[in-house]
Amino acid sequence: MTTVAVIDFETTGLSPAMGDRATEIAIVLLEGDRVVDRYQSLMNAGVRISAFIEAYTGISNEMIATAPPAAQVMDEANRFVGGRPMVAHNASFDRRFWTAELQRLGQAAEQPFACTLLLSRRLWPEVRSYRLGSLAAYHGLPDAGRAHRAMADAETAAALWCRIRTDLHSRYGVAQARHALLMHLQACSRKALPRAIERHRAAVH
DNA sequence: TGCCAGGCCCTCTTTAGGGCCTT
Repeated sequence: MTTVAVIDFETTGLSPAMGDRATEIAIVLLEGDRVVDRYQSLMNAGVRISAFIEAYTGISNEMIATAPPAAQVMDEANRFVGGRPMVAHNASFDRRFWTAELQRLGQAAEQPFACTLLLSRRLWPEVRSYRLGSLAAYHGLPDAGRAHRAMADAETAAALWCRIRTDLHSRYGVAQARHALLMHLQACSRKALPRAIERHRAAVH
């Protein structure tokens, strides 16, 4: 059974290209629908956290001051994930920070990413908002704790990923659902528009 | 102190613009 690594970053802003850095990382390893391991850490990248971000995430400069260095945390996180496929909500965001933080260590980010936001848009077009919290409420997912902290959001994204797999399995069968998700992973890793589900629908109908 | 981006996707589209989503 394929194990995936569901990741969530808290950061100082939206763009590593503009100097933003990660402040917290959480990774949940999923084997099927079962959580088999977790990794979580604050990290000190030597940058200040704005008042807006502190209010948004609850992560303060005092918390970061005593956190381990970002390089150490990212090295541990990369070892923890290994070569497993990764999953995130709005994966383009987390993939940018994953790549940028690892590049600072001279490490390549070679894992493919799947995106629960893009898959949710495909699967449930009737949903009004595709924010992680809105999708969690829509599906009645368990409360994972304070939103916008890395582990809570990673746990929620993991539950959403399980819901996506279950929905795909019930609609298309296990084998074809697995094929659709594989195509989605390949498309995301190429930065291309993932239309796995439409392609799958077109192939079925 | 205040500001910043990138990708998907819809539509009043494709020679473009704007909303959504992530922090």
